[in-house]
Amino acid sequence: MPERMGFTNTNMNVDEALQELSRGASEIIPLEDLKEKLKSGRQLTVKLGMDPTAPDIHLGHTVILNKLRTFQKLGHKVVLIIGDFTAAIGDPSGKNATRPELGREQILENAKTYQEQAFKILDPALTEIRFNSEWSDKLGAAGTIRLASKLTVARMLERDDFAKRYSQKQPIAIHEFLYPLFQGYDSVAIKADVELGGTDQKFNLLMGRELQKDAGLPQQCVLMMPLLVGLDGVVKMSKSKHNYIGVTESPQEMFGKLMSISDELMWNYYELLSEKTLAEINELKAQCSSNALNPRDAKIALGVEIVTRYHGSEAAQTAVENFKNQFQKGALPEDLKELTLSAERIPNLLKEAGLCASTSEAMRLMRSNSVRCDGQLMTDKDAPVPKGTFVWQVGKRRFARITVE
RNA sequence: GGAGGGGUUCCCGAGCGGUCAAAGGGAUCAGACUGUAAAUCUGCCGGCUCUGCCUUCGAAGGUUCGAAUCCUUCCCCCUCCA
Repeated sequence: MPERMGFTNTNMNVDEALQELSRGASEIIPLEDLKEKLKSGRQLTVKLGMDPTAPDIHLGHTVILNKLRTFQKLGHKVVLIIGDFTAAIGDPSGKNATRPELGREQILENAKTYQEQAFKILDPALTEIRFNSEWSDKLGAAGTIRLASKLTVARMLERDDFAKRYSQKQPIAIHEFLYPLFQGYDSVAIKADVELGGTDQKFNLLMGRELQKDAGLPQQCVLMMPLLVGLDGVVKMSKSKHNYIGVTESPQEMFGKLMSISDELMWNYYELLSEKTLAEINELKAQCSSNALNPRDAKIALGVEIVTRYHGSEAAQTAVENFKNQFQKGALPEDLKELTLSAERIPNLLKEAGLCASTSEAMRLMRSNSVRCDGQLMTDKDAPVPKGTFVWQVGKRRFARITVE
């Protein structure tokens, strides 16, 4: 078999590999083709594109990164494409087409951060990083026109986002049509065998197949992973929606956020994030519905698993202990902010300490019995600020130990 | 190029000369209940030196004692015709 260099084939046979790769995937197009590719024994080139705009990797991204990792475990090569060229367009998936223009430096920095975070999951030895300006810049206007001629407007409007926006009379800029084309062209440039993406990327992923065919290349397979829903349980996890858990967040933070998700959502997270088998997960589910297990404890187990993955088991255990102390026994949080401030009035103190966004908010919260100083309710906005060191608390989650001079 | 519709506070959306910091819904936040779950109920929901003051209704001007509401110009979006 040719091209076996660096290809650390395990004893796993093709069917087992395929099964492993299919786990959790929402769709593989075409499945047969992937099987053939695996059978060839060749080291496959697996592509993932990323935007250099948001360098904060969260659990939503890890669903796909974990899958890439599986490919690597089977000896395949991952090519991460930093979309420095396409960033100028902005992925139309979001409603807001307007994005700040990124400078070269900013892009490189974001790429570096992305890389650091992605390597918490990926194996650097089997990962190659490429920037798509490398080949897209060369296309020039003529090449772009040639590329644009590959697709009709009607076809483009079939894309879900466009169809939706068009029917809702939302604006669509012409350049947004170019995004899928350039993304697809990346697949031609690196001769991708497989491309991964979320289900919302279907159109773009398939574009790669079409353009490869047009270029006389073997077509890539497309593997789509379901989108992880954010903490709110409604829309997909994303930085802009503030409903995410970043992989670099502290163990305490991560654990706390996982505990705050709804029970229903927990099962979704189990399926997409946990390494437990489907059978094990179903068993847990059954135990919860028969009251043999408190769903809360199933959630703790999930939290421990995830925190362990990014911070180690010791940190995870500490996170659980702290959590229990704080919320089940009412103790103070471990990572209490310590500040020394001087303020004339309580609302100003709270604002200065970052416990409230504004003095107006502070006053409102005081009025609604949400502010405590050393456990004592503070409701009078005009009361003098107690001198000395006290633990101030706003709501259940915001704490600070403030020394007032 | 022509005709029509539209841009309101985080989002949707009412208001169309004073009683408007602006109805209603959603989100967030907080209180009760809890498992920092869900559901439910309640409150809050621009800022400040807070019984008052300041800034906001695409932008800039203007009319008026007084404008989110009227006029002018400009910017942006949508639909139809070409």
